[in-house]
Amino acid sequence: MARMTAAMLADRLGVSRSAVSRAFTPGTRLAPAKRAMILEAARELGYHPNVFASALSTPDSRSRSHLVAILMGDFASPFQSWLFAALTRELQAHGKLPVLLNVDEVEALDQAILRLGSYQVDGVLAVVGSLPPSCVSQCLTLALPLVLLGRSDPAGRVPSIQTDNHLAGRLAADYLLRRGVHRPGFLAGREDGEASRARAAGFAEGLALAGRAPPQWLCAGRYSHDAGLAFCRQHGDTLASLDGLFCASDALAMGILDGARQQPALQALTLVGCDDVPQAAWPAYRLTTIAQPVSQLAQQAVHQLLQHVEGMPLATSHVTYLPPTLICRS
Amino acid sequence: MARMTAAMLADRLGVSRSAVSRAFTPGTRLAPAKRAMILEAARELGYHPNVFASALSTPDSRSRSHLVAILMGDFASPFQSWLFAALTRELQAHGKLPVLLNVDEVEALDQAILRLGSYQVDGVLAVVGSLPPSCVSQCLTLALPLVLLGRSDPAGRVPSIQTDNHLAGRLAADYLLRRGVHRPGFLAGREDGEASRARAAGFAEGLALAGRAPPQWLCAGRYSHDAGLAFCRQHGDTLASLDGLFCASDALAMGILDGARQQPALQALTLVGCDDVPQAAWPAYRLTTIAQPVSQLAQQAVHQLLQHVEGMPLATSHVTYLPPTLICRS
DNA sequence: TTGAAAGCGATACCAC
DNA sequence: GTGGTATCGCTTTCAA
Repeated sequence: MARMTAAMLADRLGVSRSAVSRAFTPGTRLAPAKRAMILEAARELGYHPNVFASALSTPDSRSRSHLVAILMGDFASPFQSWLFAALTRELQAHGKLPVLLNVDEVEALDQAILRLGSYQVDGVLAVVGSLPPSCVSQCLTLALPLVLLGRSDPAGRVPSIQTDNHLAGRLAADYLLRRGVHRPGFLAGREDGEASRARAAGFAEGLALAGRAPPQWLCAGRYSHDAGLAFCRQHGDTLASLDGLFCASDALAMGILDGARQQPALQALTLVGCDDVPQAAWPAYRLTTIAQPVSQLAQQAVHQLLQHVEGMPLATSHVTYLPPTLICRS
Repeated sequence: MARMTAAMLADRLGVSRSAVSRAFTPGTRLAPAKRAMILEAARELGYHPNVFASALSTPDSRSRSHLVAILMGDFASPFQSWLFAALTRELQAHGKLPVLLNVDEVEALDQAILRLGSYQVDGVLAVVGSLPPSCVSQCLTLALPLVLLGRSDPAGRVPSIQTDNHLAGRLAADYLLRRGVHRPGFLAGREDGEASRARAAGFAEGLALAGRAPPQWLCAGRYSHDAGLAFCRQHGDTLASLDGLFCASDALAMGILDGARQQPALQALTLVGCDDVPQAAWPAYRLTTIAQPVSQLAQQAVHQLLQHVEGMPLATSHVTYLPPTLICRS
């Protein structure tokens, strides 16, 4: 059974193809009765205008594919998955259809973006830990509106939405100081991670403002639970010399917590995570953490992208920082 | 800067539009040198054939949109998210682009599927707990190939890929019996859940084969960690009368475990989960569980869907069961 | 091997 | 209001 077309429907109903087209375009002049009749028949027969054909006939203005690509770097990260879900909800609420590019390996990124050139996506949201500048260039030459989440473009060519990670570090420092911590440490995810760096800076600043020495800087290599657990097992003695630790992610903190259970010397370690993923609230962890404003991040990102798509000259071409909040569970 | 078209490229190079088209279509007759020249120039100038225009010109055969929709019911479920990620990887490996329909509310499902009529997706993968038969009908009338994951169509109209949940129940029963459990219970997710029911049946059968009485049947209402925790708090006394419990999901089991930590009467309860999500392996839980074969589920689902898309008369129109395995962590 | 021309499904600009 | 018609970007006969 072939798909129904406007022409077929028009013939069936004895009206013109133009009438059918107009019936589906609000704000066009068409006899109300006729419109109702066509719409009704369309529903019965399962006719829907072909979005791509229509996008083809009107390359400019509002008639786009309504496809928005999401570049996802790491589905294993609970936080990124969570943000992903929020983004898709937000896109759908705006009548867009999210298409996913799952790019585990950075090398695959260029390839993947090239494919986007073939699909006339309205825009791209990038939720990837590291995005080579070449990818940004590609989107630019393909004339693809691009918005970055959780990281910024060093060259400042595209807008970016982020949690105010510096503030997150400050909040963590304040909390640990209130808890009477004297020998604080910071556990980074990726050494070159933009988020890790900003959190570390804010953390150090918070300590400095209280007249304290800089924290001990540690690095787990990745942001995952596994990485935290492995770090805890390999560097238990280092951790034992601390009484407070701010981790660059909740997963990392939970890994540390799991590892610490088996090491008596680490029972007194006061932990703070970052993200506030659902698992952090589970009784096994009850992790105090710095919550990222996930909904707002998603809303802002989609909002700015769609502004850009609509041709708005993206007033806020730069980085938008959204404030995190302390979630105290101890 | 407007997007480059085949005609523009042809003019730039002084060749015909046909030549450009042929250059991108393997197996067409075109002077090798000319083809190379065109391909090279295209790469330089960032030209890519418009997939939708090409799909438009060839409604039949291989020239499809290469879009495959994934219907997701519950992103909060760690297992479903995990399966989702596997599906997207598999689709991409086959040159398809996953588009996501996030349908939190069942009411939104019909609406969402209607939108798919406008986007000429090649097919649909449904990863939803409950799918009203009307949705299946809709896909059928829209001529959309559909494959169900984790649940089947009562009417048997579309293929379905599932873990052999009956076997999962058997494995859980065998394990608990080996552990010397005498008063086993089964904790369902949703009461009417197909998966819960099959697992319960297999579980009861396994016990019966060993000459044991049926397990106590319990129901948490949902499959989430929260539901398990709440159940444990409200029905601690019921659980205290058991010495073994098979939970319909890992999340549920972890919720029970978290609740049990605070109830001395539940320390002796032997738990078995189902799914083997990554968190089940974390030291805080070390949950013995029945692993679902996620990769194989994804592979089979995509394979069968694409067969169907390619016009194959879907030989295996019915339910495909893939075997689960026991992951023993105690 | 190659170019010209006819669609594919839908929209918008035309006169009527 | 309404129905023809050119057009969007591309593939594909069909001649040359």
